Amino acid sequence: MTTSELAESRTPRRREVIPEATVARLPLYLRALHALADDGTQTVSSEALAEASGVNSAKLRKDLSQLGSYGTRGVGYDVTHLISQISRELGLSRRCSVVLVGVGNLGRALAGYGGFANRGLAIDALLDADRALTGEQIAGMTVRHIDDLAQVVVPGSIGVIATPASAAQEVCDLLVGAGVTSILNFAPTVLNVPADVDLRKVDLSIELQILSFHEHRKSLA
Amino acid sequence: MTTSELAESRTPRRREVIPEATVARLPLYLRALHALADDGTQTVSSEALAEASGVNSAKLRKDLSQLGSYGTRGVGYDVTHLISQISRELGLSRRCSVVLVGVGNLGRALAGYGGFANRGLAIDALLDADRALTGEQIAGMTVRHIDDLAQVVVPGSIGVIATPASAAQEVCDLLVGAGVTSILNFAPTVLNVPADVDLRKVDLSIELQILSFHEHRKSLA
DNA sequence: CTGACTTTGTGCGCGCGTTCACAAGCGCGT
DNA sequence: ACGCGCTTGTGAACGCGCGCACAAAGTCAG
Repeated sequence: MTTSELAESRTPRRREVIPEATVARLPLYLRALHALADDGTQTVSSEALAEASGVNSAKLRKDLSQLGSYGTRGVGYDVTHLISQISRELGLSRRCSVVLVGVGNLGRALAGYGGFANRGLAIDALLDADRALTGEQIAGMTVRHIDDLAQVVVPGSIGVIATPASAAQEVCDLLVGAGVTSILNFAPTVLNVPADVDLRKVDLSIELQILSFHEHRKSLA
Repeated sequence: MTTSELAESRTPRRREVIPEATVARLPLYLRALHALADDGTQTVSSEALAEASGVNSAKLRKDLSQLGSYGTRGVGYDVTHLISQISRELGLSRRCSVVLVGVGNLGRALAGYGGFANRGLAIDALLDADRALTGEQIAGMTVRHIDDLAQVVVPGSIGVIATPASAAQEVCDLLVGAGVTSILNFAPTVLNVPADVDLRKVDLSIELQILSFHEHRKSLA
């Protein structure tokens, strides 16, 4: 028996690879669980948690089984234990550094986004190319100039781009150059990154256009 | 031959139902096409447009074939024609009303989001529950009190919720009560709406948590 | 201790979406 | 007029994800 098989048997049924669709829902469950914990709830059934998260209960159970955290049949899931399981899986237990570039309206909104994620993920540094903003205090942090990028990036940092579209690629290249391998892009542009960099995007206008499509469809029905 | 069959034959091969995945990509194509049009480009191949949109070229062709807009083989797609085709399909030709509720940092960012969508979708009204904000000018619009909701909503309006989570459900109910059937929610909460209301959500923190997961995975590889 | 009830974990079938690979079609040069 | 090369449009196969429905497993009352 090899060491990897030993490790496997120590954490039974823990999947080595978690489906992307499941990962995308874990934060939803986490938020609902935090709300339950604040209310003093001890245990929760898959049905109730699914309701609070807005998903199907079978899907929820399958998701949770993926990460090996067991509930107890006939009872449900232990809220506190489940929170720590999901947090650990998402890498939220060990606080990771988040660097935000671009302190416009959107950047300020992100900086002040109440603890950003539920307890565990918070922005550590604010950067902007405009020297007029350098030194300004926002949400308890001091804005630094983009030239200081290398000083605030540590291995494992996540970069967030909230600049105008015209500056996004340049900022992206700077982040990659500084060693950032996970980037969240809010600028409405397609960014080019090396294959080993994880790039996700949030586009504020695309969702609105999708709604426009459905509204349009309704009107001509 | 019925009238519907006549209409069918007039617009050949136009699909009556467009896959959701395709709809979600149309805004991407539209943005890339606008950029091309601004550069004076007349025609574009599926390969080039796919590159600019960050998708697979086969997928792009299948998407465009869904809405029946033909390119010409050996040449490519006419940029201007394709823009009008996609715009029409998304319902962007007939300007539709967008009502934004919640004028915090995020609301301001959305209000000022440079024409919001590429030419066609813009916010028409700003509302907030805080009377201290009533009358304030933001991005050329005057903030009105939430009580005026019924006066700014017209049939086909899209509602955007950018309030704190605690107020989101209440605002949502108000929108639904005023006749809004398409809602975009930026508040980190699960909202309950009637079945005939289209609800989409954008969660600024979930994407970050997903990145955190991948970063975490890299570190223990 | 036993039996009934509750809730988890999952096998299975289905449908959607993605991608490859190629046939059909169009323009252009000769 | 004609063939050559380029690009579109799509048939088919594959894989993923969803949700039903049920068996396994644990709790609690008596």
